[in-house]
Amino acid sequence: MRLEILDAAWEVAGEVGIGGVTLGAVAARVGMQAPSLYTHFPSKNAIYDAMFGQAWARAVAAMPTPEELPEHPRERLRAVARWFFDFSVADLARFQLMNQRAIPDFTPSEEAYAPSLQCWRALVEVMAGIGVQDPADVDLYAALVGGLIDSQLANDPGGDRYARLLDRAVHMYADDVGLPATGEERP
Amino acid sequence: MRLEILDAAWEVAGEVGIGGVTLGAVAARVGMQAPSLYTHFPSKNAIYDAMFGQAWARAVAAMPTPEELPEHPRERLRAVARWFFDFSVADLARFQLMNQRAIPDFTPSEEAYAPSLQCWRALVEVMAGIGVQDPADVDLYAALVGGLIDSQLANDPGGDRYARLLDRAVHMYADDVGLPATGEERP
DNA sequence: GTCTATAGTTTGATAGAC
DNA sequence: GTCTATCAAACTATAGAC
Repeated sequence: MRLEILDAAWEVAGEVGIGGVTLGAVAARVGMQAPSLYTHFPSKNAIYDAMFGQAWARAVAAMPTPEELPEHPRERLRAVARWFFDFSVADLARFQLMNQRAIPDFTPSEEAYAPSLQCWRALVEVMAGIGVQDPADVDLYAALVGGLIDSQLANDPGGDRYARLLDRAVHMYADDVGLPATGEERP
Repeated sequence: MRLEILDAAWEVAGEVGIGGVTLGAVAARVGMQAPSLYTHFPSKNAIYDAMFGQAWARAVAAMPTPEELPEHPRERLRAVARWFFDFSVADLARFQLMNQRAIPDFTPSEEAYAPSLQCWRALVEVMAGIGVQDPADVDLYAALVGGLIDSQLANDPGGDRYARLLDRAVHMYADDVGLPATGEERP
């Protein structure tokens, strides 16, 4: 039942924006009255909290495993970037909840924040596996991909103006951190 | 009087977030009652619209002129990036209004949008002046800088975790588009 | 668990006196 | 131009019947 409510909440968020979600709209979508939601969630922010945790948990679940990723460092990097780009661009409301401070007075609980950290650690691990150890390098990579996602959502929603730049951005980054070019062996 | 109201609105936005601005809070700050604001603005969204235009107009006004920028292409690029980074990071609420879809049901009017276009055209001109002509190159540059700004505001507000990466990011980009190196090599 | 009823608040906006 | 008074609506949340 909690899951049905959350599904409804995502649908509402997709239509009116993450900040436009109201208990009435969510309840109506599951065939309830608004107060009935309080049987399942103690507050509206608790719903946001569950959504936040769910979003990052889904990211973790959908993230390609090391075995699924290409062997070559650049291809590996590119696959991770492409996956996160597609995942993020697929749902603006979700992206805003996950990565922007869209809801005033909402701070994710430690429990909901856990999968977010898990996702970050998985990224750090992948990058360490191809020789990118410096935390600053990981930060730059994440900011680069995040910037493309942001631009895509804000300036060309539904298009591919920035999606087309992703592969090139990854190569630019790979050159900078000194990853071997495709076809070359690792140093 | 309109300007005083807008100043107050920026103050409120700085404290409660751009989405948390209420007419009551704005009015109180200028020593008015909420309905009195309707003498100066026809609606709340009209205030947002004026703020949007004001924010971009200030960006245009604060943007360094071509004469103020360094001669060398890389330094020129770096100066522009640093300027926009500092300008954006200085005010989260302003950045959210300018660059994110933070207010549902708000779309900037054509008039308010004009200085935004002006700012973009100025960037295009600067980049054309150093030989970066391809629109895709400009998009990548803007997304790169924007990603660092976003990350700074979202993940390390008040810090410099991503500000420290800016110069390096510019060099990475400059290498990619083939700008000549400065006399001094980066580490 | 879900409902009705309702409290209590906040909000954007309007009308009309001064 | 500013005020008071007020509207109409929306919202979160609680209480208590069934």
